[in-house]
Amino acid sequence: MTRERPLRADAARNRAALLAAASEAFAAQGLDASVADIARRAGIGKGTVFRHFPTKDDLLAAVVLDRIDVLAELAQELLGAPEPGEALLQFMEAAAGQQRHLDLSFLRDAAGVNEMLDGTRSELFTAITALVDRAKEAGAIRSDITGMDVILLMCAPNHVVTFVPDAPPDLWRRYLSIIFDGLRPEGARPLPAVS
Amino acid sequence: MTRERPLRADAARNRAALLAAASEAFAAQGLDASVADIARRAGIGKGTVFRHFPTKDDLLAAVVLDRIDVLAELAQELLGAPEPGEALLQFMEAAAGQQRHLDLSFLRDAAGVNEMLDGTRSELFTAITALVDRAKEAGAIRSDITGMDVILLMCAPNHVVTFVPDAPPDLWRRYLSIIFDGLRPEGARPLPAVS
DNA sequence: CCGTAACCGGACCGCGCGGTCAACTTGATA
DNA sequence: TATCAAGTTGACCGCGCGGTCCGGTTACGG
Repeated sequence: MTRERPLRADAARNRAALLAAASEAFAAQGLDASVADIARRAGIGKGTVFRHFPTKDDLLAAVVLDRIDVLAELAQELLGAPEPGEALLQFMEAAAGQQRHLDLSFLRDAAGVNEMLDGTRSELFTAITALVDRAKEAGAIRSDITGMDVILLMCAPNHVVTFVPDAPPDLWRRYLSIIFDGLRPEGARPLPAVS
Repeated sequence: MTRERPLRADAARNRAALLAAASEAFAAQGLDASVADIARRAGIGKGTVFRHFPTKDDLLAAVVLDRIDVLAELAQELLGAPEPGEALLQFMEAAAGQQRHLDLSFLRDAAGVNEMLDGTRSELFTAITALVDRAKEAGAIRSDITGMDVILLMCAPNHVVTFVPDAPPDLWRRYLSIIFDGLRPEGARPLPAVS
C-alpha cells in the first residue's frame, strides 16, 4: 500500500521519545498539554513534533492507538480464560488502570479521522462484546448489559478519582469494584427504560 | 458585614440573564465556553460580564453555587424521608440529573477561592454524609461506603454519557441504576484495600 | 569520503482567549 | 426635570496556543 521507507536512526529515536513524552504529558496535565511542553519533555524542537505528526490530534491519536492495541490484545487473550466473570473483571481493571485523562478519548472522534485507529478500535469493541457475552452466558453478570455499558463504566473510576486531591494511586480500584458489583445479576432491579 | 446596596433594576436583570446564559453555555460547550460567547447569549457586552464577576472563575463559581444550594436543600429534605435507601437513590438521581459538564467542578478549587461557596459546599457534604449514614443503618447499602464515595459516584453517569454521540437525554439513569446496585450490601465482596 | 536527501529546530504567524478601560448611557433620587 | 453615581459597552491589550517554514545539521548510499 503506502510506500514506507525505514526511518532514519535519529528520526526513529526522536519519534519514540516523542510518543513517550506525549503520553506522560497527557497523563499529567490532561489532553490540553501544549505541544511546546511535550517537545520540551522529549528534548526535541517543536517543529520536529509536527514533522512526525501533522496535527496535535494526530499525536494524541497515536498515543491512544497504543493503549487500544494493548487492550485489544488483552481482551483477545482473556476470551480463553476459564472464568468468564473473572476475565471480564480483569479486563476492566486493566482498562481502568490505564493512564489518566486518556479515559474515553478514543470515543471522541465520531468521524474516523484515522483509519487505522478506527480499525483497531472496532477490533477492541468486538472483543469486549465477546467478553461480555461470555460473562452473561456464565451468569456472572446480568443479561441486559451491553459491551458499550462496560466500555463506559470501566472508564468512570479513573475520571472520578481525578477530583480527589492527594488520592492514593489505586483509589480507582475501590470504585471499579463497586461498579462491577452493580453488574452482577443477583437481586438486580430492572434497568430504567431509556427512551 | 459587607455593605450591600441594592442593585439597579437593569443591573439585576442583566445579572440574572448572565447567570442563565452561563449555565446554558457551560452545559452546552463545557466549562471552557468563552466569556464572549456567554455575553452574546445573554445579550450583553463582554465588559458587563466582568463588572458582575471579576473573573471567569467567579462566574463559574456563582453558577455552581446555585446547583449546590439546590442539592443541599434537597438533601436536607430527604433526611426526613421514610425509606433511607430510597431517599439516597432519589438524591443521587437529582444530582446526576444536573446540568452536564458541571459534574464535579465544585470539588475543583482545593483552596477556597470563594468563602460562601466553601460554606454551602461543606453544608452539602455533611448533609450527604448524614443521608449515607441513615441508608447504612437501614441496611440499604453496605456499611463501608462513605459520603465521598457517593459524591464521586453520583457524578459518573453524567460524565460517561458525554462520550456517546446522540445519546438519549436520560441515558444517565441506566448507569446510575447500575452504580447504585453496586452499593447494595447483598453478596458484597470486600472492597480492595486502598493504600 | 563526499553528496544529498532526510531531518531538526526555533523564530515566526494568526488566532482567540481572559481581562482592562475610558467614553457613553441610564435609572434612581429630590 | 435636573443631577450624577451606577451601569454598560466595544475597542483594545498581552499572552499562549497550534501550526508553518527555511537555514543549518546529520545520517546514510555510492
